[in-house]
Amino acid sequence: MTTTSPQGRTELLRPDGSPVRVLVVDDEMSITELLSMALRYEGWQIRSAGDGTGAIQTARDFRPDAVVLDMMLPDMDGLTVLGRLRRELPDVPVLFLTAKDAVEDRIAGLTAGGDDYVTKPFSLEEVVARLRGLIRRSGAADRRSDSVLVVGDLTLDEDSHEVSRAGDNIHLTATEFELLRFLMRNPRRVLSKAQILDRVWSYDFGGQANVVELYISYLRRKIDAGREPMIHTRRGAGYLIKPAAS
Amino acid sequence: MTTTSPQGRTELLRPDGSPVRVLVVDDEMSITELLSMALRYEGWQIRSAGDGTGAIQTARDFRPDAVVLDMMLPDMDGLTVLGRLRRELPDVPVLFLTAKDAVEDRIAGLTAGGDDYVTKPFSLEEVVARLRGLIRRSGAADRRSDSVLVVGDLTLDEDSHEVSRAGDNIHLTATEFELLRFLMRNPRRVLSKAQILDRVWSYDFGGQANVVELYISYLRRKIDAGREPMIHTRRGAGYLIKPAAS
DNA sequence: TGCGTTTCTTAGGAGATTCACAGGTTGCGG
DNA sequence: CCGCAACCTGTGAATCTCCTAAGAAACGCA
Repeated sequence: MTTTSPQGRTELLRPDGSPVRVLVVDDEMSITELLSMALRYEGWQIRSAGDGTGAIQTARDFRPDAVVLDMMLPDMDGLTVLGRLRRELPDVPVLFLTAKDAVEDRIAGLTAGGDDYVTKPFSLEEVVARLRGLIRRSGAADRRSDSVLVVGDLTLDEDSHEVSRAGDNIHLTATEFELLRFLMRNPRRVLSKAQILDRVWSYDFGGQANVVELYISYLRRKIDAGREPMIHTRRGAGYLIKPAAS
Repeated sequence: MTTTSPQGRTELLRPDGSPVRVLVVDDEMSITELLSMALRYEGWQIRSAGDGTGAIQTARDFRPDAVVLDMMLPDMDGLTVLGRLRRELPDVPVLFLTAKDAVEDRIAGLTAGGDDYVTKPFSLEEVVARLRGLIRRSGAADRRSDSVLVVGDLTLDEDSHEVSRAGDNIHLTATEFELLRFLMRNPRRVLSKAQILDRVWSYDFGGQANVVELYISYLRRKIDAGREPMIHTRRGAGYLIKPAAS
């Protein structure tokens, strides 16, 4: 089931109308904090754990609809945690967090069962999107909730990563795609450069804030080129996207 | 829930009808005083603390709906305070106060969870607006409260920063926008130049008092031009806005 | 490894915004 | 009707914000 808040944000809900429950497992407090904040903001109910033992225990009585699991935990191997989790919650989808250089194929094998993973350092947009996808496909939330964002004649498919405006297919790079997704998930709302940076770029990004301007410029070239503009600048405030009509 | 006071001000209330509670944390007494006064004027219940320890304690039994938190506290790091606050009050939104130059490094990730920040020196109007936004989106106040101010045929949307009169879109600069918001939040009420200066300009503004006249003039040109005027001068007292009809 | 793609930094410039200054206008008390 | 105080607004300069070109660095893939 989905519901639309007064602000226009679409929220995932379970079939019985209660909020989706997510368990976050990571030993770095700053990461669990960051993730908890971001996921709570999605309207989900969050519980976190700092090690494998805690994860199993929490899973037992929290009964989450999805788990975010760091593969590098202090007390036990990621695969062990996964196995025990599976014994508690056979069908719960898991989003793995792995270091960039971690063994790719081992993870790849794990995700065959419908799970997914992101590499550290991640962007919150990416984690949230992957998680939404997992929950949607697991059937914990209503199946009808679909993965296509639409603003005016602009369309973005979160599953296929296809973007089109007025029927024309548009190729976007990964970063452009995430930026556009963030904008489109908040149509008609001014988003500050800080918000965009926090959400779309990795949490360890230390660069210049004008990458946002740069990518907005790229997006405009691709989706607004020669058309009625949909991306607007609010000088001193941020950017927003809205249908070209109004 | 929102309710309209006899003066015509719209107040944010919690679902049970009690006033919104805000905790202000800053080590400079002058700042907490300034903020407390301004926020009480909004009809909110305010408690303040001068350091991290006090903040945690106060949060524990005051149970605020939002927190204003200076990132520079004498006894502990801002992020530490945040972490402990979150343990007490997992869902409470936080408005961070930061120095202008600290924005780049320290702010990373702060807005990710729906929190927000303003840089010192701030304008009260900005703090109040951000706080209202946070509270509105957190769901502590009734969701029906929306972000659109209406006075007569004049409309101001705090989310999209759009302003229109009788259907015509009007472009305002950041300062013009804040001034108009302040006027529209206090319709039919005379606001003195001093009040306006205190609210809309940063607390350290050292310029000439006639910037207010200047900006009122700008606003008139944009929203009253060729129409029934809505902005009126009360000689020797201040300015007020009201529907053109009456 | 090598090549095309993507990401990000730097830097210059265009234009918008803010504000001071100053001269003009209006309203009001005497 | 005068004069003063309060208010209005044109002008222009300093500043700030944003846009984008160009190129370096990192990445991904064959």
